[in-house]
Amino acid sequence: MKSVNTDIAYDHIRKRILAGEFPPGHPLLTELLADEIKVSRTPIRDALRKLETDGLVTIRAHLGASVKQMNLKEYREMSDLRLALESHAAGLAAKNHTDEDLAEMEYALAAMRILTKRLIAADTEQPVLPDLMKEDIRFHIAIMGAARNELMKREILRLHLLHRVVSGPTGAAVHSAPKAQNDSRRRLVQAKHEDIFGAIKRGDAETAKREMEFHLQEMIDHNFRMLSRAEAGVIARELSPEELLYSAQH
Amino acid sequence: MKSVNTDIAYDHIRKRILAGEFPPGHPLLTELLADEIKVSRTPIRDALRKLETDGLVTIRAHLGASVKQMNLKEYREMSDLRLALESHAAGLAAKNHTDEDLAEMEYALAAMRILTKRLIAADTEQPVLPDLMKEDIRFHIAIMGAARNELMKREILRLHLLHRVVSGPTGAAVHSAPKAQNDSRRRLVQAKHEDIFGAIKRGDAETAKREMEFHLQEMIDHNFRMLSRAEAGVIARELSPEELLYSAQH
DNA sequence: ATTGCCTCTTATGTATACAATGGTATTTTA
DNA sequence: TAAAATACCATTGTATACATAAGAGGCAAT
Repeated sequence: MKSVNTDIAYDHIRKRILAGEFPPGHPLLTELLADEIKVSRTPIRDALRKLETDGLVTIRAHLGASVKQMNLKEYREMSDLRLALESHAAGLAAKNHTDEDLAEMEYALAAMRILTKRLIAADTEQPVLPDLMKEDIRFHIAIMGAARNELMKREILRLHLLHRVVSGPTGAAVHSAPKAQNDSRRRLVQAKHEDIFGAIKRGDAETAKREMEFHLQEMIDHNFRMLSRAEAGVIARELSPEELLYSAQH
Repeated sequence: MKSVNTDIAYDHIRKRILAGEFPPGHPLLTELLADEIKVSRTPIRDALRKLETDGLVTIRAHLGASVKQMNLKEYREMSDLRLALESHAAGLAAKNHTDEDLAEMEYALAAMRILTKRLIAADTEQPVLPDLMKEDIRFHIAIMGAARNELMKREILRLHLLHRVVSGPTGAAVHSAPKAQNDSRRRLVQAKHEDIFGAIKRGDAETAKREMEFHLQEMIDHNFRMLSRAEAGVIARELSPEELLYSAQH
């Protein structure tokens, strides 16, 4: 199958969105993109529809396409969706994993252990942080693979990317927290990962699922606090009731 | 917003797919559809991409679009996805439901109680069956609504429709089972629904979730047996190993 | 000054002509 | 005759010209 302009356009636009060059809400003009990618508007439109499939782009008739933007409510819903799927996947992984899966998890886990230690010891966090995040994702992906459900894996990966895009520019807010707090969080994350891995390894689906639920809930709560704080600065605390409601649930 | 040809085409094609007029695997030729709907190929192509979003249509470059077709593996994966989401939703419903939600569930539950009794008493099942299925779906939809997560609700509804389409023509196979067996299954379904409702009503998220899991797993196993039996007749038992694997897991 | 209307601009929606591809049928060759 | 190469055709992919809607900006009236 020869490459098709639609796919070229799709990859191009997708890459720019994921790189943060097109932030949430950014309008995606067909003609502009057509000029940039050197194809006509038709494959651009096709590509935008495909990106809509991924949830990365919103298209409204006559109003055009723009990079997906979420309010706190939608963000909460998306996170909860991810929690449901990923914890279920952890349960499946405990039942269906192979030795290769375990090796992959163990590798990511060991890498994170080292990186976390180094990060906590270091004064400046910047250079190690991306690596740590990469290994974190590797661990989660390994679990999804071990669950032996391609459809579910794709869906979770889709949500991961979507999460990255919509919380992209605000994601930097993490750095603003006091170091001691970040450190204790990181220790907790590492410990949870070890617990989850242990449960999966010994085939304990119930525990794997429950531990993953706790782990993600903790992460979601944390991100949510960051996001609502960041938004509050801009939107004059309009969304605080939701924030409180959400925190109250746990 | 004035209606747009793309939407007209989308509704038209979607309706025909859901009505079973375009069975799984049926090719969707852009020119043919364009003539039928009296628009050009462009909005047809847009509509097909939207339907791809819904998972109802498969598009391959240069090979065109066709109604989604699944093998047993994909069907199992989809079912498992639905199980994860819908049981999670049941748990949320136990926490977030309003009185209106409970009333809606209770209504569907009562209707099903009556219809099930009538169905078991009757010799010929045909006329009551669609009503029973409708109330069954109403019950499930009420739970999704009570979960207060629009994104999750949409996703589950999407999977419901997809399920209906891909198991559509084979769905008729249910009628071929002996009546006594169908009757006992129906009593079980009714009982499970009552249990789920009870758990949701008293705010017992854990139980609601677990009961929903059991309920759906039972339904999935049943559908799966039907489907693999039906496919076996056509594809000369090629897929039996998968069938066995799946049955062995529970 | 503000409101409402009207025009005008800009970008999307649609149709259609043309290009390119994958599959099929046909022909050629061993 | 069977297998491989090839030519053909149906259908999708792409470009482009035109139609149409949404929103902006100016103008007039109050």
